[in-house]
Amino acid sequence: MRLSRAFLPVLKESPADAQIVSHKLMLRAGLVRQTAAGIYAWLPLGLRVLRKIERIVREEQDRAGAIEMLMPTLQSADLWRESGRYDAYGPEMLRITDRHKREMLYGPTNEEMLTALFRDDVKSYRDLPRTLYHIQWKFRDEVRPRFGVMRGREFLMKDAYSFDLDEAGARLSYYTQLLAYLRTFQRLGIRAVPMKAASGPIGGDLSHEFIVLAPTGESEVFYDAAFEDFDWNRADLDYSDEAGLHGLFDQVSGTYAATDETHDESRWAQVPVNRQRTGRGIEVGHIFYFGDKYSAAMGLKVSGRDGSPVTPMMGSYGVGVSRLVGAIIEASHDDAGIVWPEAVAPWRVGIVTMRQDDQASADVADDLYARLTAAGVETLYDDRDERGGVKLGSMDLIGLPWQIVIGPRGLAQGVVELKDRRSGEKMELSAESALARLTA
RNA sequence: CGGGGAGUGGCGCAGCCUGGUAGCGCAUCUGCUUUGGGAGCAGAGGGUCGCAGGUUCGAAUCCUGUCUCCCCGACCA
Repeated sequence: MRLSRAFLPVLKESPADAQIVSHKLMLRAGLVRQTAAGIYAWLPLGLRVLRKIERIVREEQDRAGAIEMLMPTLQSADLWRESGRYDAYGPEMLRITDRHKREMLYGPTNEEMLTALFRDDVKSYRDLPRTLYHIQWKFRDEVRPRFGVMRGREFLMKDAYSFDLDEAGARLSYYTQLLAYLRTFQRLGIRAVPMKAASGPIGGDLSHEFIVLAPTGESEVFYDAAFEDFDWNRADLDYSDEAGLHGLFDQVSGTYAATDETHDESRWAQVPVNRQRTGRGIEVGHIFYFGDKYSAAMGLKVSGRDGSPVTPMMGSYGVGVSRLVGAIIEASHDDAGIVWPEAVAPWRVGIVTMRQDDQASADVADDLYARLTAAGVETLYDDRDERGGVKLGSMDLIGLPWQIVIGPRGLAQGVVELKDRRSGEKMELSAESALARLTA
């Protein structure tokens, strides 16, 4: 992308409405614009990041055997009356009446809808287990939206739902998603620690929140540093390996991690002091098992092996995709701006010409841009006729992992500058070497 | 939902108390000079002062109502 043709508005000052760093940076770097309280338009840069996250989430869901579909944002109130949640949900649910006076709602989640869909078409134990998911916009009419996209009213969420014949099967589905989540967050380049959540409606040990560590997090967290060393992508862990999945769950359960809500001082005291980590965190995912809560209420039954009706046991698994954009920035930024992990960066490389009016600089930049792009390296080329300092400032703000700075001074020596945004490390090397490094 | 605050050009703000028809910085546009970390000078464009009523010769300013946004708390992916 040539910046001279992009829609990438960058602000020098933060709008007064933004309080926390990710919100300020998202506005300044041109990721989003607020259009109403807790509702945002995603500008091109923000959308690229959102899509990157979405793709990783999708790939890991697919790898874990979940099946993608897409359910609508609008739902009928009758569906929610079946589960009893239409009245229970309260004012957080955005209720809408259509022209025929039918009561509708903008979905805050999809348990009812998928349970109904499943009920209508699945009749046999042979069709279980299944885990289905979609990535869709949701709406929760928060009384007080804040923190930009991290606590918006409209948000993009991946939500998966598992259906199993019995609790043992449901546990395995849960473990599978647990692993998928650990892998997803690892790939996103952030540290998200699974924490046992306050027991949900069913209770038991099957509910975890995934918390990204960031100083501005909403809740206080305590965890064993061992979590920092686990490699969830290790080769010996496979979704088809039941014993391995049980082992994974035991490993996660056996390593201390809790939010202030579930913190247990006596168990905490057993964590070696040198491994005790405390901080603040942002919830970016939540998984839980809820048994037959919806299947029973909504009459979902399949024929069991012996012909008798069986009520499937369910779980649901959410990832706050749009919230992750903010959470990642909270966890990864510096005074100059955003520092994107490579996996989610809107572009991998940014090319800056210090003097676009210098023909030699422009030629080298044009050539590098063309060759990087041809090699499949996503590149943003700041070819604007702006002062070098302005362009470098924008590039730092936008936070692409690599910057190539090209100017007459360096070219006189036959070099360009390659800068690592995260470390700030700069090296001077030939344009060819820079290209080789970035396409290696 | 309780408590607090704010709506003035794209962004950040002043003006309001003490009514007299709108100003500053940044950004934008033009010209000249500049050019390796957010340039300088000169000039220009851009605002029904959230909206609706009221008071007044006259309202950004005073009064009433209303909408919106933000902060603290309770609540939440």
